[in-house]
Amino acid sequence: MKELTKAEERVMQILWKLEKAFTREVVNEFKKDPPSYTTVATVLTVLEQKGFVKQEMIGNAKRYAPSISKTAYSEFTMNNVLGKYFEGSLSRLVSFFTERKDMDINELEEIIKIIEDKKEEK
Amino acid sequence: MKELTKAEERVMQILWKLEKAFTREVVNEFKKDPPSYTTVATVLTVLEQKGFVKQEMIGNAKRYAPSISKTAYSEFTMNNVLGKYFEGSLSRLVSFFTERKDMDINELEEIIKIIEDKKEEK
DNA sequence: AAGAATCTACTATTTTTATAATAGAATTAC
DNA sequence: GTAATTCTATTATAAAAATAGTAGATTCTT
Repeated sequence: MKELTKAEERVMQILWKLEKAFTREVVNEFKKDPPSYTTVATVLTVLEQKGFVKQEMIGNAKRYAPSISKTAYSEFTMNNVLGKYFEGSLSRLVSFFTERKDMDINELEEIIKIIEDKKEEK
Repeated sequence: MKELTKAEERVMQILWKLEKAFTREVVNEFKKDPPSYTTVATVLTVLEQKGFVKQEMIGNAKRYAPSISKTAYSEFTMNNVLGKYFEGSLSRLVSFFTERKDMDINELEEIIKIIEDKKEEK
C-alpha cells in the first residue's frame, strides 16, 4: 500500500466519517479554509486512481466511498510508526506513553482490562 | 514543530543512530541505493535550517548531530497518529492492536507489567 | 609545493503534491 | 425550452520535495 499525502489524507478522513459522499459534501466538511470544489474533485480523482476510493454514479454525479477502511489504513500507519520509532514493539510504545504523558489511573486500568480480556481468549 | 519529509526522516534516523556524523558517514549508512553525497549534504543543510540538526566544524568538515531527540520526535508523531486514528486515546490504540495482531501472550504480560509498575508510582 | 581528494555553497533539474481555472455536458428552475 | 446551476474532465500553475551537478576552497599525500 502507498501512503496517503496530506491532502489525500484530509479527504479520506472525511470519507471515513461520512462513509459515502459527493464531492460537494466533502467540500462542506471543511469547516475552515475550505479548498475549492475543483481541488477536492481532483484529489478524489487521484484517490480513485490510486485505489483508495471507489465511486458510483448517482444521476450525473459521482458518489465516493472509501475502498480501504480506516482500520486497515490505521494498521498500515501504525506498523510504519511502530517500526520506525519503537522497534516494532507495542510494549515499547506503551512504555513510552506511560513514562511520558501524565496518564490518568483510569486509562491505565482500562488498558489492563483490555489486555486481560484478550488473554482470556488465548 | 514541523513534520520531517521522507528524505529528511531517513537522514534523521541515521543521525539518531550515530548520534553525530559527517555527511560522508551518513551516506555510508545507506546500505542500498545510496543517494549521492551532494543529495545528503543538501538534506542536511535543510535540516539545519529547520532546526532539526546542529553542526560543528571539525577541521573543514561539518559534523552534524540531532538537535531534537528521537524521543521528542516520536512523541510528536505519536500524538499525530493517535489524534488522527485513535481519537487521542492510548487505550483505543492498545485495543486495536490486541484485536488485530496475533500478539503473543508474553507481550501482553509484558504490557500489563509495565502498566502495573506505573500504577505503583501513582 | 603540486596534484589528488574532499568538502561546502550555490544552483539546477526533476518529480510529486497541492491547488485551481476553464470548458463543456448534464440537470434544474422557472 | 431557455437560463442558471452543477458536475466532471482536462489542463494549468504553483509550491514543495528529492536529487544531484559544478565551482571553488581546503586539506591531504607524497
